[in-house]
Amino acid sequence: MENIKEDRRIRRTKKLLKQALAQLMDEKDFKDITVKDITERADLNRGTFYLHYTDTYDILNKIEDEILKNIQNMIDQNIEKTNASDSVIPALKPIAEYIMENADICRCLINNKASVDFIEKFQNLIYDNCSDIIKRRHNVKDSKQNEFYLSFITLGIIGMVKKWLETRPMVSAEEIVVFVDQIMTYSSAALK
Amino acid sequence: MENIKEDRRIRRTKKLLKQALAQLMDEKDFKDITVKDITERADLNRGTFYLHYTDTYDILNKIEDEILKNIQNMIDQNIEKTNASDSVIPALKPIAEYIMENADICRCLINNKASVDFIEKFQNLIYDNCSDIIKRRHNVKDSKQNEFYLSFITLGIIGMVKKWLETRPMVSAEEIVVFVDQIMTYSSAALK
DNA sequence: GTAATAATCAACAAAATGTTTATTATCATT
DNA sequence: AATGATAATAAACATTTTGTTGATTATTAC
Repeated sequence: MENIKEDRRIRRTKKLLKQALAQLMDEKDFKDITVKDITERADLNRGTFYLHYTDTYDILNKIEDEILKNIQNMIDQNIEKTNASDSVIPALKPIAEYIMENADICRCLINNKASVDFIEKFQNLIYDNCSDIIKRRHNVKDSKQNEFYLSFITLGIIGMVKKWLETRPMVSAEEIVVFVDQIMTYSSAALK
Repeated sequence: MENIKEDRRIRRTKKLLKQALAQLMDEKDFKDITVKDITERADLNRGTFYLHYTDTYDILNKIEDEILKNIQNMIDQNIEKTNASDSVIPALKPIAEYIMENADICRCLINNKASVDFIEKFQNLIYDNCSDIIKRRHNVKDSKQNEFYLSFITLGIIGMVKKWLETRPMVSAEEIVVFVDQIMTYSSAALK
């Protein structure tokens, strides 16, 4: 899958560039961030950026994908637990915990005015991991209704996560997951 | 509020620029669209663009705001009807109809990878117009739960609208609104 | 018909983009 | 420690985009 191990210099450079971008995104709109901004902040040559990324949107996407890959791994590690249970809580809890641990960068990405990509990818991740459970729980007749329901639920959850990331001090992962489960359970009654 | 009436030349220019942008957004990512692209497509001088907008993000925002202003007007015109009823259907139906009529541009804005602004603004609009009704229907105790619930619902609705805009042929406005109402009604039980 | 002003054209400086070449620094490996 | 591979640098470059300017033409409202 991935190259046995990247050269230490490459790891260092990519890390510095990503850190620099994350910093800058806290300071201004993504659209106003240039390659020069990033490399200056990272204290690297501008040309070095182009050795690893094509443009600012490319590095942003890589950051997003990394976060989502980590979340997917969390889920995969708990897949047995999830299948054993009939609740979505075991599936959602590790995600919530990971988001809690990486709240700063997640808040940054979810609020980022540059791209709906992250939200869309996140929604797809939730869909891919929850739709089976939901479908199993409610043997839905009308597939059209089911599709709308899943779109509603999956983006709705992101709405909650977004609100959650704004709470100070942050509501616990446990608490938010229980509430997500509640709201999913009740709203699914609309399918009957 | 607005200047009695804009010069006909200005109206024409703005319209051409907006049309050109809408066309281009169907063809490529917003981030790759330049001022030159827009003015060339509109067959106008590049300098003319800067007489009306500061940059590509500015004109995009203006288009978004116009759509949302129209939706808000639809709602305001039916405010009495909405207050009389205790359902959200009268509030949502004119919105759904307007979206249906302007499906192309709405699909463009809601899927636009350049900006989460539209979705955020749209969510706020739904919130502003529905939160009172929801709060009235369910006298919620825990305000924290209530906030999460509203974030869930308002973005969830947008998820459905997004899915709805992808249906071919498009599901009727009537149908989608009834389903939104259903799902809102049932999911609100999670607040009890 | 006239005064006001929008749009055009051409030119411009400044900034950002993306690429290239030669050079230096660091790496993994033995 | 020495070595071959390669990442990062520095400097330069053409190209594109950005905003702005001033003079001119065309259209508008009245």
